[in-house]
Amino acid sequence: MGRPREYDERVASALLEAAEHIVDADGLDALSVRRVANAVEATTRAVYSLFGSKDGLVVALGARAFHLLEAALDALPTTSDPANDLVEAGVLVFRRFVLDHPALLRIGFQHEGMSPDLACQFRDASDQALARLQGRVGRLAEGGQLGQRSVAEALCAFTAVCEGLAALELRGRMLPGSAEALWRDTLGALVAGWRIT
Amino acid sequence: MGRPREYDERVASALLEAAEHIVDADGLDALSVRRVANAVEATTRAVYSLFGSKDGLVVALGARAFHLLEAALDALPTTSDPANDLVEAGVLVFRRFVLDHPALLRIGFQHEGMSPDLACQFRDASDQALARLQGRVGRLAEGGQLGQRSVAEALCAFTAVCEGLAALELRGRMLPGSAEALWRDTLGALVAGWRIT
DNA sequence: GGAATAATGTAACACCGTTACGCAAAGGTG
DNA sequence: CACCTTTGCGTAACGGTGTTACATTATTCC
Repeated sequence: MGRPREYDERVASALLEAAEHIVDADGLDALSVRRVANAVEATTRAVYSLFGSKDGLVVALGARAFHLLEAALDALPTTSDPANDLVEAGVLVFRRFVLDHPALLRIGFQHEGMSPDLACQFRDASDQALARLQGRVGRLAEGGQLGQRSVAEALCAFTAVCEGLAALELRGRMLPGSAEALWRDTLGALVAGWRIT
Repeated sequence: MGRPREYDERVASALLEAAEHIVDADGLDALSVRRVANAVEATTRAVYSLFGSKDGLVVALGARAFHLLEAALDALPTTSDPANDLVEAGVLVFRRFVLDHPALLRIGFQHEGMSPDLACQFRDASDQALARLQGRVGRLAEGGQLGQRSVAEALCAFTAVCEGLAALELRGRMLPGSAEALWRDTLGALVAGWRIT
């Protein structure tokens, strides 16, 4: 009953895509409800009907970040070398994600312009993506390559290093040609350091 | 000649302190020219006379971050163990700085709510602080503990790991009691991994 | 054909950063 | 002392923001 919905999930994903594009191009400050609505030829009502508020749209962007990561991790095959598998998850999945979606790193990981309780709203998506990485760290633990560390501790450290490398590269603080090598070298040194305790 | 200045550098540092406090308490979005001016019983003119714009005030906060880091690095003594000296620079200087001044990490390092050209305005301060760290990495290189890596590459990796650990801890993603241990373990594993190439 | 219901478009509100304008307070000059 | 110049300060306005109350539209049920 009532007036039929005009703004469906197709409009929602169009708004998300437009929002990500705006943040990539002009920064998060340039993301306004009016602008993202105009970008898809809709009114601001579309945003408020689909996401409730500007914060709701930002939360959806954060969740999107982890859904993309989860899918990419599932698509990356594993080998008989768990140490290298973990490093490649960082280089081929996380680094590629960051380069393709810098705005989603700033929103989903750095929580830019977000209150802590807002970030909690996509924590489930974050935990699911982290579970994929945890699997790879667990295989390292099974091989006795984690020393006295727990899987949780190693996972925490690995994600921290990935995020730090991502932040540096996005700020242009790596030599352009050797960025991938620095990722591989740094993650490799970390897991090598784990092996010898 | 002309009317004497009423807003001197004492007001400037009071504004900076108030601004940092506002960002710590309510986030960067809550930082407005009117609010920071009211916090020190001044008008918005004070901010525009001393810093030119809100961006100018944010740039001054970013520079302050690196000045504090530089002073703290100079104050930390070195021992005969360059590997441990570097790890302690991360744990006792960078981690303490981040816990004491979370707003300055978000501004000076993560460049939150900032255009790239704005961030360039405190790059000199950043480079000077980085030079202190470079000295410690250089002592590691002299001891042959860097493998084939250059000092610049190792410095880049070290700062990335510190920044990633800081981001995780500020988001409350570390177990409260074992955060310092995780910093020390992760930075230690990194330099240990460097040693064995 | 109304009546009820739900979604949409619009206009207003309070806030923001910024700036043009008028005023205030000093020194130089007669 | 009176006047002018110069400089800094306070205020009010402008266009922008997120949000919401209200009127309008479009559907289904009776």
